[in-house]
Amino acid sequence: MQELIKLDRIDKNILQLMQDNARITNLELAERVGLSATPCSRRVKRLEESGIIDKHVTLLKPAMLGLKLTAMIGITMDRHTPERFDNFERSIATLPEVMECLIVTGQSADFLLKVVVRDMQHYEQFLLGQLTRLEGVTGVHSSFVLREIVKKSALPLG
Amino acid sequence: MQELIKLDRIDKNILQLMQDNARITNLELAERVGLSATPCSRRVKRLEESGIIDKHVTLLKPAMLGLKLTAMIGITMDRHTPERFDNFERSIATLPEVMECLIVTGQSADFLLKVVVRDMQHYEQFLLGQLTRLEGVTGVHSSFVLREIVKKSALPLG
DNA sequence: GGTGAAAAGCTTCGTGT
DNA sequence: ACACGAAGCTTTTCACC
Repeated sequence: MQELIKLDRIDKNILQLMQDNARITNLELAERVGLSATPCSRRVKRLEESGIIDKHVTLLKPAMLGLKLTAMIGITMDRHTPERFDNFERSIATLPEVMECLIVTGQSADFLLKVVVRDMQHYEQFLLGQLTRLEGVTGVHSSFVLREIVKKSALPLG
Repeated sequence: MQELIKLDRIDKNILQLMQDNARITNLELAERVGLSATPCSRRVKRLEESGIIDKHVTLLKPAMLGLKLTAMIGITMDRHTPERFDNFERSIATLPEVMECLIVTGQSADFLLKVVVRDMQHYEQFLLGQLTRLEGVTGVHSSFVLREIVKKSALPLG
C-alpha cells in the first residue's frame, strides 16, 4: 500500500460511478462526468495504475443460492502468540463459509468472523466440525443477522 | 427474493468467474468454462434474469483513499419498538461512514455497524456528532479492526 | 450446444484547439 | 488538458445446423 493520489472532482466522480457499476463503459463514463472518451480513458488508466482500485467483482444474492443464514462470530483465543494466530489465520482462510475474518480490539473477542451458511443445521456443522476444532479457540460467541439495514460496497469519497 | 434456480456445473463455474472478475468478457468466459460464445451468453443472460446476480461493483482500497480506520460498533437501543428501529434505520442509512448495518441477535447488541473513517479524530467526530445523537441509542461499544485476515466478496457455490 | 458471418460498440490513435 | 473524428479491433448477436 502506497501513498495517496491526488483526486480532483472528476476523478472522484469516475470512481463513484465505477463503484456503482463495474461494467460501465468508458464511453458512458465519459458522458456522465462531462468528458470526451479520450481524457476519461486516460484518467481511468491512471486510476487503475495508481493502485486505488482493488478489483471488479460481481455480487450475488446469498438467499438465491440457498444461503439463508449469516452469522457474526466473536472468537477468543487462549494465548495471543504469533504461532496461534498464524495457524488460525491459515486455517480460517480455507473455509468457504467464512466471508470475513477480522482481528479486532476489545475485551470480548480477538477475531470477528462473518459466516454465510445455508441454514442452522449447516451452521451447527460448521461450528462443531470446523471452528471449535481449531487450536487455541477458547470462546465462540455466535450472533445471527436478522436483517441487513445497510450493505454498501462503495466507499465514501471525501 | 424468489426461489432458487437450478445451477449445473457450468453455471456455477460462470458465476465463480464473474464473482472474481466482473469485467470478464463473454468470450473469455466461454473459453474458460469450455463453451462457445453463444451458449455462454445465453447462460449469462438467464442468470442475470433469474435475479441471482445482485450487481457488478468496483472495490477500492480504503487506505489509498485515506480511510485508515475501520470500526465495528455494537449498538443497543432503549426500546425495541418499530418506531425506534425505523427512525434509526433511516438515519443510519444517510451516513457515508457506515458501510454496513446489521440487526443481530444476542444479548450484547441490537445493531452491528461497520464504519470506515480517516482516523481516530474522524471517528470521535462520527461517534459524538452523529451516532450518539440518534434517538434511542443507549449503548455504543466500539471495536477497531487491526487487520483483515479474510475479505471475500465471492459466495461459496455448493 | 456449436458455427460462421454480420452488426454493433468500444477503444485508441492522430490532429487541432 | 480536452474535443473531435476516423481507424481498427473486440464483442455480441443473429440465423442456422
